[in-house]
Amino acid sequence: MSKHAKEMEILKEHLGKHQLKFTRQRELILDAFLKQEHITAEEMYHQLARKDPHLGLATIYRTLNLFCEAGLAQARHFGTQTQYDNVSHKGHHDHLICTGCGKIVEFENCDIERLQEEVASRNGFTIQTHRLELYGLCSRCRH
Amino acid sequence: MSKHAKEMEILKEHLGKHQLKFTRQRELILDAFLKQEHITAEEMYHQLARKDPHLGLATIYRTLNLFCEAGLAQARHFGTQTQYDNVSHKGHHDHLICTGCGKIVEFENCDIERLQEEVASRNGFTIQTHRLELYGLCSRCRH
DNA sequence: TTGAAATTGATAACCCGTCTCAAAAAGAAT
DNA sequence: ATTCTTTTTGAGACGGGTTATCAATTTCAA
Repeated sequence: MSKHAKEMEILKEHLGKHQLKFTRQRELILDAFLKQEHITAEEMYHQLARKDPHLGLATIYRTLNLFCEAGLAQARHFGTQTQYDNVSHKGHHDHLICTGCGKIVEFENCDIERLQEEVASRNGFTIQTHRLELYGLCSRCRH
Repeated sequence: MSKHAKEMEILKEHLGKHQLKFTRQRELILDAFLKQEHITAEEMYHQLARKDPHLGLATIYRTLNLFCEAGLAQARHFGTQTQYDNVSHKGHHDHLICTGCGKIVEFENCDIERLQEEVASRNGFTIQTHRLELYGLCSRCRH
């Protein structure tokens, strides 16, 4: 039995609800995906290149998008590529980024997160994750 | 004299520092850019199609990227396109993004912005701009 | 005015991601 | 197990957005 039983169950439930089929490829890709915090389709393609049923790039894209619909993954456009984030992975933090020297300070703020939930539910959304980046000048660069 | 004198000055300073030249095209593009809150290269291309020195799409891309380096713009990858945000524009808005169907809802929340300021000043930062994206499922995709 | 260096515009090239379609696999009903 | 319908797969074609190429033009310092 896989160590990703819970997520596998979520996937199977989603498949059942949408007349989709459980395949060896989807199982393989989910296993590989859940080992990462985030990954691109291209990276996963190389990672799984030598697995038993050979996985086509199209299948990887399709499957990662399927995971997004099932709520297991989250697509994030980063530079030119799309990052697929593992939603089950917690420990999220936000960033203060100095535009002068590039310094990055991590922070967490519960009040902000609570307000985010409010905004989301007011719009009918259920938040899976978020990205908050504050850009500015640190005390040193301001002078 | 242009009404965007301050930004024009920032641009000229950046150009000077990097041995770049001030051209009619850069001036035109900056003027058009500053009138918007955010814009894509393609949109700007159509907007400026009939201006006096005809502007090539490549020039628009190059110039908007230049503005990013000068700190006047901020690139944001949105779906397949890149949005160039006007950093000087206040009343910044944030985004709720559905990971299922890609729907995007814009919102503004002063309380969140105030808390951001607090976090920043506690860390000695002066915020220039920020990016807040909430990812989740909209009401339709949740079912 | 001159000349070196940067810029421009047209378009080719590029990259990422999606679409197409015939062959294979899944899964329900025999 | 066998059949049959439906979905999935993989290879490659395709498409949209962005960047690279390069000859002609413009900038600007000397």
